[in-house]
Amino acid sequence: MAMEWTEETIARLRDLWQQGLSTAEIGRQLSVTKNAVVGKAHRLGLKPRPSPIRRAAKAAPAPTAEATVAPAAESTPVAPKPEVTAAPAATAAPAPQKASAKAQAAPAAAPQPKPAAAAPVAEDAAPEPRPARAQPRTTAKSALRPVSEPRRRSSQSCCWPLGDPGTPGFHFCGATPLPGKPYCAEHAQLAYVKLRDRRDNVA
DNA sequence: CCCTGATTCGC
DNA sequence: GCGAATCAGG
Repeated sequence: MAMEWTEETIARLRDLWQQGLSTAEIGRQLSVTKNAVVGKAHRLGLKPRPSPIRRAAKAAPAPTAEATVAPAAESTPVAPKPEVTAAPAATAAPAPQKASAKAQAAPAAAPQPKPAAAAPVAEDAAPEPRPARAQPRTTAKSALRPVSEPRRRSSQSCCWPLGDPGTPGFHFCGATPLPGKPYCAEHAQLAYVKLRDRRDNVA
């Protein structure tokens, strides 16, 4: 049977995707494969994320010679070469990456709502926007910028995970989130906790 | 080898 | 619509 993409799951997918998590990471949290994530993301229409590759089209789509005409190829003889370095993650997403062992992502480990447990933020400030279960790997190649993320309002429902991702009872809070936040007021408190205070405030 | 996302195509 | 298989780049 195929995965039941409920409003909830889809909302989560959208959110995680928007947060810049890798497809595999999202898949782990959603208990699906990265393929499923990618596939669904495609069908959902979202997908403008930096891709490592740009697959050369195998089947040549009947190249009609008409398109060969270069429009206004007079002013600029050479294109600025924009490349595929869009990398929106650098501007808005924390860009989590590099996990030594995926084994650590075991459901029994820390998928529980203990998000703040791994928040790598300076104490006393800078909320970590995501209840990352385990310390998200960070290649350190991309410095995260907690600030400047005006676009894209958060989901319409609180994305706080309840239960173990992958277990039947797993679900998301679903309450109305704070403006600009992926979590409701209640869970935002847990998500955006100061390091010095987040000893064991996780129920 | 690991990772990443993209596309195809049988279901 | 779904996602494994496959592809392709880093």
